[in-house]
Amino acid sequence: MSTINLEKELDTYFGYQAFRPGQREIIEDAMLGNDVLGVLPTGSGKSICYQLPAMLLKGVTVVVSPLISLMMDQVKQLKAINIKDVVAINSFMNTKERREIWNTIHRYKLIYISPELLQRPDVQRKLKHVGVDLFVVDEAHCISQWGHEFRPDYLKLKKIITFLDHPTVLALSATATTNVQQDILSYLNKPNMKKHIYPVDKPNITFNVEHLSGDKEKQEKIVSLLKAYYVPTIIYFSSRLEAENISALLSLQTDRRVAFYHGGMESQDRIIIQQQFMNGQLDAICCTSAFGMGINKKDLRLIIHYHLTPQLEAYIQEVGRAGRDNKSSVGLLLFSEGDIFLPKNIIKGELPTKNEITTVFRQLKTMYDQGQSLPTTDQEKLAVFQVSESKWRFLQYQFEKHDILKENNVIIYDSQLWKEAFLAISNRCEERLIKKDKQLQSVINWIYHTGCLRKKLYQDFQPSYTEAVDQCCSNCGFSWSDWQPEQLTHKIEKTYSWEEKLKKLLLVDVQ
DNA sequence: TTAGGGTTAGGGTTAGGGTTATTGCCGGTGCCGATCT
Repeated sequence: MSTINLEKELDTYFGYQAFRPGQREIIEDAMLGNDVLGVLPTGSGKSICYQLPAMLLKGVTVVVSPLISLMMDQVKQLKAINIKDVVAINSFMNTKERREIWNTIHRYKLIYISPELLQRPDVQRKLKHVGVDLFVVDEAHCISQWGHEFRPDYLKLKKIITFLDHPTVLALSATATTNVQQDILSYLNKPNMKKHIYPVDKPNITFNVEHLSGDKEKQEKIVSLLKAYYVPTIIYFSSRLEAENISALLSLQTDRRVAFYHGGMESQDRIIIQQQFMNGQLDAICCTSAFGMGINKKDLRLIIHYHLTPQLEAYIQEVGRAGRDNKSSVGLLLFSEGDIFLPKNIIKGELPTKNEITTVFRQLKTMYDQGQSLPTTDQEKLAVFQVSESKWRFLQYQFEKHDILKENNVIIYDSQLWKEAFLAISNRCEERLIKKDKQLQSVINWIYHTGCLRKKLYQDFQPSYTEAVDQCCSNCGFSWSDWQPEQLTHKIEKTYSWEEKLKKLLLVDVQ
């Protein structure tokens, strides 16, 4: 290791002359075999932290990634700089392609994969056989943010790490509060990870909270802002329907090019909208939290929240997408009385009630008594157990954890053990609800805070923060009339011929 | 016109066919140190 000249290798593989802050430290640790938690601001080149070691290490580097689109982007970028021995394995491939990849898996140095696919025993065996040197968890805050309810496979990564004979573990994130960091360490079962934490605050973002009377005022506000500022804008909603409706309204009442984006859309449509926004063919996006991860648009100037985020972490993440070019940007949160009920209901709908837990226990007992297996498809399971998909996933994880369920079979019935499991699972739900309520409450507290919003927002997240470059926040005297962002120049909509319109529709550049 | 009810994000995965996983040997290559010119 000491003989490796990292700068030289960085240049050879990636064509960069020097490391950015944090990269070298993380890479050196990873190469020495130390488990590392790296928290680096977005756009600081996190991926180099594992891509370079992947090239230099003898064995394979596995990267756990939360989104297929992120995996594909990375692979595309690497292939573009002539690094060919990388692959993303996911459901976009057909079985033939997949088999081919697995049969030649030893040829790859860098393998991107989802936590779900990693759960499959055959996948685990193949990876073990080929020898994993470095196990990377990209966007590691997903462990804490999604693992507990939405994607429990994130909580099972530690088992895989053990099965793979403890390769070096590298967890990377752009937003990990002290609590999230703790979650990452404990759920990866690596309490002694070396931490490389860098501040993620953005001195060029002005924080602005406006208290309004209701939806009508919110909409008028957005319309007036879009008319006043010709800048790339994201408007976040907690409702798909609302995002669609406001998108239509804005298209009608302003001359901006607006579209909506949420998880309920066809993936093809989502890709198109994202591309158009990145290319500057759209001015504003009305979206849910589905939009954002992996979006690297440097000149985002305005991030509006029409609804509350459930946690301050999420707010920091979403608003932090503004101003990556370090130019003056604004985060605006629109709040009206009663807004708290929507996130409250979403939180409530995510975890099973005591009654639901009881019903599922009864159902499992019946199946055990009759020697039945659980239904194979998710749909049948939901019908049998009478709970929503996310509730079932949470429960399934809990039952497996308590050794009641294994691969669709109830493996044991013991009244004492079941009683204990019931209590433990109910308590766990309670705990999670309390925690989530607390997180939501801290968002509300922030909104009603009368002191500096920047200070209040960052105080729990990092020891210190940089003072605002421009204007600080709405409690420190911000006024819209003072905000003079760099506006887009091609303000006047060109008139297009029908050929040009067609080309535009087909996404061909008509400049 | 008003009161009141309903309001609800986030992503991955998906079957069925014929060859699996492991070990040893052989040949080529790159690195390093010793030796020779």
